[in-house]
Amino acid sequence: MKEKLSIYLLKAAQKSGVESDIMSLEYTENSSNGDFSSNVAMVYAKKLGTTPRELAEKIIEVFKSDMPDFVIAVEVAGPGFINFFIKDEAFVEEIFRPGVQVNAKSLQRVLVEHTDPNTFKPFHIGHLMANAIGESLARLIIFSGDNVTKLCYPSDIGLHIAKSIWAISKNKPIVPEAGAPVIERTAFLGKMYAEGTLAYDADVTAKAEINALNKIIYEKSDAETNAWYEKGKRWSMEHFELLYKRLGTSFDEVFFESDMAPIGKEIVKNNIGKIFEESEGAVVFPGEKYGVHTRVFLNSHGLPTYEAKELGLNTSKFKKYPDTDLSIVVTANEQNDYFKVLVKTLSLLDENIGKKTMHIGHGMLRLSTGKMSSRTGKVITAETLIDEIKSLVLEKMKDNKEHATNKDAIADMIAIGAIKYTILRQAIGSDVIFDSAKSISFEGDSGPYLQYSAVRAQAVLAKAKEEGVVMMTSDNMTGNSLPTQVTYLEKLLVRFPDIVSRARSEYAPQHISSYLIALAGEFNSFYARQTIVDKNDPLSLYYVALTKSFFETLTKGLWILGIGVPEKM
RNA sequence: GCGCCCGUGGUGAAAUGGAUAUCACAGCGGUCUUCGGAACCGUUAUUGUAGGUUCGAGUCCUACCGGGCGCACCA
Repeated sequence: MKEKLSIYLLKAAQKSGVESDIMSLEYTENSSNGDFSSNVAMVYAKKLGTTPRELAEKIIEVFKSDMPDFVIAVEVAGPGFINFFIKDEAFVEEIFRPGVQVNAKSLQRVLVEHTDPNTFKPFHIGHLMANAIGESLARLIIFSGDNVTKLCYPSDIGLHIAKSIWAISKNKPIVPEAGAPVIERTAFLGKMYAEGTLAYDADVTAKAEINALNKIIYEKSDAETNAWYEKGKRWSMEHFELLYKRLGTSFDEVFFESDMAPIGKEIVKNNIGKIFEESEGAVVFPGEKYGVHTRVFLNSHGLPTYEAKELGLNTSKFKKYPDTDLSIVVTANEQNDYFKVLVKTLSLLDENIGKKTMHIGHGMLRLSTGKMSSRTGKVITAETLIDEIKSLVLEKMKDNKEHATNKDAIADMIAIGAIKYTILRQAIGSDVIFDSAKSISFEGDSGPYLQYSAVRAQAVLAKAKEEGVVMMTSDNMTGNSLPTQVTYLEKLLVRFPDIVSRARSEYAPQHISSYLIALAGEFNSFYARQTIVDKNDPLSLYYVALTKSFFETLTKGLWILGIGVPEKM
């Protein structure tokens, strides 16, 4: 509808002297301004030596001579807006007889890397945030029809591992039993990491030992160290898999940092004197020459830093997927400047890779009590948070008459929905301040509100089926089963594809969130004032069909956010 | 010190340079349970400061004030 109107408007504007190929056409926020509005007259009036209102009148006159049949009125308003009023039937048509999607764009290969947890370290609520955002971005792109490959880049080598293994070697008696649950084992690893970090910072002997151990790990030169390295990595990966499953996310491929290290090191070594240079025993990229920071790529022990490993990773991605059109890397925004350096080096190495690599920095999840740090052991793990909220959900489910059979799974779904929604309702670049589990809301602007709306809609549809109120379809739509006037609910439903496309192009899932909240709010109002299933009401068929359309749209939107839809709750 | 990002009701947030700045929480007042009240209806309250650009600024530019992050061998 919007697309079609836009074409007609463009034609009219061009005939009126406007030289442009794109027309801004917006949904209005206030229905008294019509259903669509354009500012084209205000933008071009000066250039054409006329006033906005005069130009608007002229465009409207041309537009009216060849007007799509779904437009009922066009008028000039305010400083020179052109407002379009759409026939009510057109919204009904659009909802129940959607036109063929005219999506001519070619399928693109998009890589999305996110979450990137560290083996030997706890998967904390910061990772939870990264995962919610990364998964949602990936789904947004999938939903728009592109071919997405989801990548994960676990950090499985580096000083943090050396610190953990060093501490383990000092604490052998408290190593968990072979049969201990994986969560217990990774908790042990996390504790060892904190202990190793503490020693590294406080004790010069320990520091020297850990640095030496780090080199041994890279070189795989000690059997006992190797064994611990493999064991710890396996525990961590098993734990991550459990979490991904619980969160409803998945990855198509995993690139390990340890595998990228030699590749990155090779690249750097081969380009010393060209891109990189030696300095104080290390190999650096002299970023200042290019307006970015100078950073170390190979440290003075000859080991590749994170920077070099990223170089290995990002070239490997393109080697594995040569047809990549866009490679997105999602990390915390504290790495924004650092990624500018990385992309610069990538461009110098291979222009194609540099051009197609895009970094998206997401905000930090920070505690009201200060920065979360796995170095000091001051972390809230993903499980702690999910379980805490889950117990609040179960508490709330207690006084619910509708008994779900699989209460536990539903509580899990609601808890995770609540967390994900809290993260995805705001711009992904800004921080989420986290007080306690109580700050995750179940009411109003929340995930459970959306889930509850979906549950309600399903209850209505079930009742309709039970009472034999047949579903209205596009074939049996007749005049007397349609309302004389549509509500804002119908108008919102029609917007969904445009909302998705905007969210996609801006990499902004929060547009989906706010749209769904508005949509669910409209549905709940409708539900409150209108008996939907009523055998004696000829309009009931229409109301039921509208409910179904709402449910389907809501389900799609929640899928993009990575939030599950329970049948009951 | 330099660079990047951010300041929106009491609180947390939204808003492709557009019209009367939207939503939720909290507060206050109502619906009284029909198809599930995790709901619905009403109400109070907001763009850090000072300039500038523009027909039009929360949004763009400049300065200031306040906050976050980054800036050589962690990832």
